[in-house]
Amino acid sequence: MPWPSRKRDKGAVADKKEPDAKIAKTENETSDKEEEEMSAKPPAGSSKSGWKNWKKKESESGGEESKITYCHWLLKSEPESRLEKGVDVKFSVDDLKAQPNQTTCWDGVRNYQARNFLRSMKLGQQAFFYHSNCKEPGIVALVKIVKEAYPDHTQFDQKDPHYDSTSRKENPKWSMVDVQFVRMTKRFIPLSEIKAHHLAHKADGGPLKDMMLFSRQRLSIQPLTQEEFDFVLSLEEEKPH
DNA sequence: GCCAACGTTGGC
DNA sequence: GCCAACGTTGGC
Repeated sequence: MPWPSRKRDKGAVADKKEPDAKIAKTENETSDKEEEEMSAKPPAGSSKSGWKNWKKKESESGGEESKITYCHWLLKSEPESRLEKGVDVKFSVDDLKAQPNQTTCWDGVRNYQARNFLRSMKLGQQAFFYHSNCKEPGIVALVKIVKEAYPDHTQFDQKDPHYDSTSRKENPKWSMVDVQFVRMTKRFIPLSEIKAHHLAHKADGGPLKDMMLFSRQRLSIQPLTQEEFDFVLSLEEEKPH
């Protein structure tokens, strides 16, 4: 599994907590500045300016480069049991479907870049549910964001494998969103197949040429452009390879 | 601020 | 289970 250590317990209370979420938002706004720096590590092998441009692209809207607007996501989760500090972090799509409302909070993200993506997610946006660290890695389902970023309570829980002793209640470092199951993809879309398209597209300029699954392989929360999302989704109509 | 050591992710 | 590809930490 990724960082998201799905909790089998609570099924996330979508909505209801409006005040909390608001407070979190304003707090995050200010805390963002300081933490942004440490999170802003250039990808290995890329220049500083390249990274700056990338960051710029993300915040701007309008202009040449801003076709890079992300409105879809890929969320990794581990469908097979694995112990992290004595706690099983397994969370498969079946586990998601078994939650009340088929909804869960996406807690346990402890990576700044992933966190920043979490915080930019908007209500109603769709995401791929991806099985990682397992026999058959790949996309199994569609989910949607049903609650925007709010503080991840597991950072304050000493018994949680993702407890963070450096985080303050007044200024939480880590956020989570709530996601709800939408549907299974019409078929399993294996990583191997997505990768094959990615390689082909690098040569011919197709839609998956820059897909983050391959350029930032370890990121558990990844954005997709509309084009990337549409192309990957179109694969479910094809025959398996 | 550089960079080596270390830790983690995750495909294979 | 191996190990490549990173992200983080800490010495200097």
